[in-house]
Parts: sequence; C-alpha cells; structure tokens
Amino acid sequence: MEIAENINLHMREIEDHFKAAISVDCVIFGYDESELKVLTLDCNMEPYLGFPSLLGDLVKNDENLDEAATRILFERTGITDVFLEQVKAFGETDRHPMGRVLTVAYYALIKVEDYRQNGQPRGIGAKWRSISQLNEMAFDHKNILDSSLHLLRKRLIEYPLWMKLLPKHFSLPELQNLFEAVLAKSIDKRNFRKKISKLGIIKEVGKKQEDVPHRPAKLYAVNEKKLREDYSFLLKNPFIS
Amino acid sequence: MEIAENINLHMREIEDHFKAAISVDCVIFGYDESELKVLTLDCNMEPYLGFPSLLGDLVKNDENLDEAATRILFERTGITDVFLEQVKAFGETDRHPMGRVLTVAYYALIKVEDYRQNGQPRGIGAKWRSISQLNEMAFDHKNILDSSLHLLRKRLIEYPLWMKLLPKHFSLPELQNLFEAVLAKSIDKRNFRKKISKLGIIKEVGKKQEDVPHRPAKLYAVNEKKLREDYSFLLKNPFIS
DNA sequence: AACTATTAGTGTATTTTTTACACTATCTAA
DNA sequence: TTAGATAGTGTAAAAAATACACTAATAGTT
Repeated sequence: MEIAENINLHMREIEDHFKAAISVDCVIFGYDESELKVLTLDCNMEPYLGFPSLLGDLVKNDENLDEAATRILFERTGITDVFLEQVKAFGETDRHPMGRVLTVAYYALIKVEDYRQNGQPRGIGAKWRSISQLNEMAFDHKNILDSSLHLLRKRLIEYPLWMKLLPKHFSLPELQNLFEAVLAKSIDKRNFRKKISKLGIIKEVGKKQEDVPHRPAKLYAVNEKKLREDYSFLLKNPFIS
Repeated sequence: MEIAENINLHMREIEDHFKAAISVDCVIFGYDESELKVLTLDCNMEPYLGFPSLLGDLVKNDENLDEAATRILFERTGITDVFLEQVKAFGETDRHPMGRVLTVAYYALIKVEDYRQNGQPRGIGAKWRSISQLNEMAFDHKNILDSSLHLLRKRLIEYPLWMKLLPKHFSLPELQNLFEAVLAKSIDKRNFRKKISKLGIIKEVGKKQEDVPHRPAKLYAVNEKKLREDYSFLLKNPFIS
C-alpha cells in the first residue's frame, strides 16, 4: 500500500471515529443507618429530569480513567485515598442524549463519617439513597448500579473490604449487618463471628457502644499490624494501577 | 442559568470532549497442543512493528461494544456464537499513537478446530501463540492479556467454561491438562476427576483415543441434557447482554 | 510371545470448612 | 425488681478439600 493512501485511510478513520466522548461514572457506596447506600444526584437533563443519577464526569484529554475517577471522588466528596475499582465499560450507542458517550463505571467505598466531615460543602445536592429505593435512575445508571453491586458482592466475600465502609470503631453486629445489607441475605451470628475471628485482622478497642437502650456491643478496630501481614495489598488500592 | 449560556457550555463540552475513538480488543483464547494459546497478529504500526498484537478494531458509530466484539470475532475467525465477556476498559492517554483511543477488552473462548475449519481464509496473518511466549506485545496489549487471563482463571474455577475450549469429544487427561495450562499449576488427578464427575455434566461417548502410543483414554462429551438443567445460562452467552 | 515404556484409571483416610442450632449475659427503661 | 432488647458464646454433624500409590491398557521392541 502506498504511504499516501495509507495516510488517507488514517484520515478517514480519524474523521469517522474520533467523535466519541468518554465519561466515568462512580457508584459511591456507603454504609449508614444499617443500610447500603449510594451517593446520587438528581438528574437535570431531559428526558431524565429528577431521576437519581450517579456521580460522573467527562474524562479530560490528559487524564486516564483511574485519574478521572479519583478526581470525581475528590471533587464530590473532598476525600482522597478512596478505594476504587473499575467495574466495566458501558457503550450502548443511545445511552446518552448528547451523543456517543462511552462511560466507564467505577465503584467506590467510603466511610460515611468521612463524607460528613469533608464532603458536604462540595457535594452540593448529593444525596445518599438506599439501594433498595433505587429502581428508576437516569440514563443507564440502574444498569451500572446493578453491575457494580454484583461486583461488590463478590469482592466482599473474597476480601475484607468492609473495612473501607465502616468507621474506625465498629461492633460485630454492625459488621454482620453490613454483610447482610450488601449480600441481601441473613447470616448465622455464630458462624459469622467464627469466620471473622479466624481472619485475625480485628482487635477489641476496650470500649462499648453508648446510648443504646440494650446491652451495648464491644467495639473493634482493624488490627493494622495483622492487616499489613496478611492483606498488605489492601493498604494501597490494589485495583487502581 | 440562561438557556443560551447552557447551550454554549454544551458546545464547548462537545468541542473539547467528543474527540476520542473507541476500540474493542479481543483476547481470543484457544486450547491446542496442550497449551493455552491466543490468536494474534503481527503489528504493522510504528513503534510496535512486528510485535504481537491482539485482534481489535474501532467501534462503529452505530454499534455497541458487545456487537463490535462479536463482529471482530466473526470477521477474524468466521465463527458465530462465540463465548465472549468484557474484561474492562483501558484508557491510558498515551496508549495509542494515533490519538486518544479508549479500548474495551473482551476475552473470547473458541474451539481451535472450529477456527481451523472456518477461519483461516479470513484471519489472514493471524497466528496462535502460546501465552508463555507472549511477553512483549504491541500497545498495552500485554497488560490487556494479563487482565484477561486473570479473569479467565477466576471464571474457569466458577463455571465449566472449559467446554467452550475443548472439541466435542475430549478425554479427562486433556481436560485436566487444560486446567493446568490455564491455571499454571499442577492438579491431583484423582481429586480432579472426583470434582468433574460430581458436576455430572459430561458423559462417556463409548470411544477411545486413537493413534496414541500408550493406553488410550476414554472420550467424553458434554451431556447437553444435564447442562440445560444445571447450567442453562451457559447455553446462551451469560456475559453478553 | 514376552517385555518395556508410557499413560489411564481408580479409592480411602485425614483434615478443613461449612452448617445447624439455643441458651445465658448485659444493658436501659419502666 | 422486672421486662424488653440485643450481645455474646460452643459443639456436633455434614460436606468439601487434600494427600497419597497401585493396577490396567495400549504400542513398540526384542
């Protein structure tokens, strides 16, 4: 093939194809009030006016996908060092009214207390919504949420990711309830505790719950030393390069 | 905000952002000569001239991602109904010399015998390469291959995907070797057979290997009836919507 | 026909993991 | 003191995973 012809062909390819936009949408999970919640906005774009939407943005030209996700998390919550993992790309041709916008979904795990402290000023209009009340969403965001939740469920079983969702001090009933909320099933208390204790990565902090109208539960924290030994990859973010 | 201003802002967004191309790259796995192989091309683009590359193409404007992957598979192998699953998106800003090309990776499982029958005319220049010899690849394709192999390993453990790679009739030693090749570890023969037989989805076909210079192994086939009962989702392609 | 080389095929005992299951303990509020 | 509510604890049975060594069938050789 002649070089000129080759260049021509490339020109045509560029004209035909370099017309898409790339966005990142984040499914920001939080655990609060004994429920799994997602940080959402109210969509302001037709035809989805008022529908809950995920937090996303177009990817800048000099930004890779992980960077875009990290930026969105920071812009919206003020939190850095967020646990993030890519879910997958969503590329239906008609998924966005503005044109061809391929979106790459990430899920994020944050401690709601961190968000309350840092985030509210920036995350204007953002609302925590329980996953059980997220049925209709803007764009294909319900689809994205479902895929993300599916991935989170798998990850929660294989890695102790719950530590990214719970406050520094937490009780075993809280931890069990988190599992039950995410996996949407009830778990035997004794077997659950046996499994957690075998992990060996939490330790008692010597305190108890306060202000509860019943027997208070002991509080635990992650044992950073054991964590480093057995799950050092969780200290960095193993899923973000 | 004024409507005109709003439109203006959108115009700027379009100008700034709708400049990316989207491609799909397929990691086409095959099992042959007791090895896990990947269908590759020799890259003809600088600076990767001669490096092995995955089979990919730009996504057409009226095509979603799954459709593009299916098309690439068909164009390159002549095979329809290929088992495909999206791996993830790769979006480093500098991953492609032609500009910003976000690529979405898929892995595919095909029977090498099907490829030999249908494919060679179209897959001009395509070569099966053993994964062990794929160290340097064009673009970020080694990275894509690694992610795909990682996903395949997980999937192979949870689902009987090996049936997508083996010929209609296969022996248990072949099946075990496939596992060993994909997982890159050796497996105890008796325990392996126990596990496979508990699945209950293969049946003897009443034949034996021929032309082997030692005791011939019995041949098996997938029991379609049992498969429908226990793994009906594998008959369709569960990972392609 | 006997023998050698090579791979196929088979079962049991042990350990580990998972599951099922019910009562006592501690706190608040009345 | 009592009632209400939730926290906390152990054991036995079943299932799954692991470790392990010999006999069987075929082709090729002598």
